[in-house]
Amino acid sequence: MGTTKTEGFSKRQNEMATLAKALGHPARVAIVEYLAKAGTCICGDIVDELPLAQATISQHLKELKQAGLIKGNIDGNAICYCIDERTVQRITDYLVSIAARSKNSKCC
Amino acid sequence: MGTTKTEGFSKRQNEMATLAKALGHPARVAIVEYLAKAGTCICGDIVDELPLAQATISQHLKELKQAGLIKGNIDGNAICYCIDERTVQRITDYLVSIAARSKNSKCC
DNA sequence: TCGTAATATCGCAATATTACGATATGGGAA
DNA sequence: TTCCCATATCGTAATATTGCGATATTACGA
Repeated sequence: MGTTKTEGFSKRQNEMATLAKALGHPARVAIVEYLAKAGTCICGDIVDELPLAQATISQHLKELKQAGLIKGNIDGNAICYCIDERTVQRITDYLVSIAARSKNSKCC
Repeated sequence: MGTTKTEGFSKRQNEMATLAKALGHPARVAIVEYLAKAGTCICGDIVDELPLAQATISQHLKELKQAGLIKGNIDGNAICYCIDERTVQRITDYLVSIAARSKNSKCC
C-alpha cells in the first residue's frame, strides 16, 4: 500500500484529484500565483521568487507542467512559463458545480 | 526533509495548498461529490459508495473535516456529513481570481 | 573553443501518505 | 445488562513526496 487506488473512481474524479494534488503544495500555489500576477510568460526568475533551491523548484515546475496547469516554452537557453488557463478553468468549473449543488442543501 | 516548507509562503498560499491537498485524492473528491449530489446530510452509507475499507474512508473523512471542507454532526450512533459550502467557495474564489488575472496574458 | 548562465536530472535521506486488519468506543435495541 | 451497529483509532507495511547537493545538459557570448 501507500499507493492511491484509482480504480473504482470516475475519470473525472481522478482528473480533479490529480489537478488538486498538483496545487497541494504552497510552492506550487506560489508559482501559479506569480505567473497569474505577471500576466505574461515568465522566463527565469521564478527561482529568485521562492525560498527554495533551484533543484526543488525545477521539480515543482515539472509537476505543474505534467498536471497541465502551466506551459513551458523554450526561449534560447531560458524557459518561459505561463499558466494554462483552460486547466484552471476546468477546476473552477468543477468546484462551481459542486458549490451550486450543495447550495440548496438543508444541512445540519 | 520530506517535510513541506511553509515558511516563506503567505498565509493564503499555505491555506490554499492545504485545501487543494485535501482534494488531492480521488476518494476525497468522490466523497465531496457525493455529499454535494445528495444535497442533504448523509448519515452512514458513504462506506457503501466507495471501493475502500471502512477504516480507510474514516481516515479520508477525518482529513476532509480537518481541512474544513466537510462538517460532521453526531446523530445517535451514526454521524451525518455535509459539505461546508463556505470553504468550497473560498477555493473557488481564489481560482477565479487566478483565472481572471491570467486571462489578459499575452502568452507564448 | 571556452566559460558561463539557466535549467534538468540523479541519488539520497527524512518524512508523509495510503490502505487495511484488528481493535476500541459509544449508542441503541433486545 | 448484553449484544449489535456505526464509527474511530492503532499499528504497520508499502509506497510517495519533499528538499537539496552534486552533476548533467544546453545555449549563448567572448
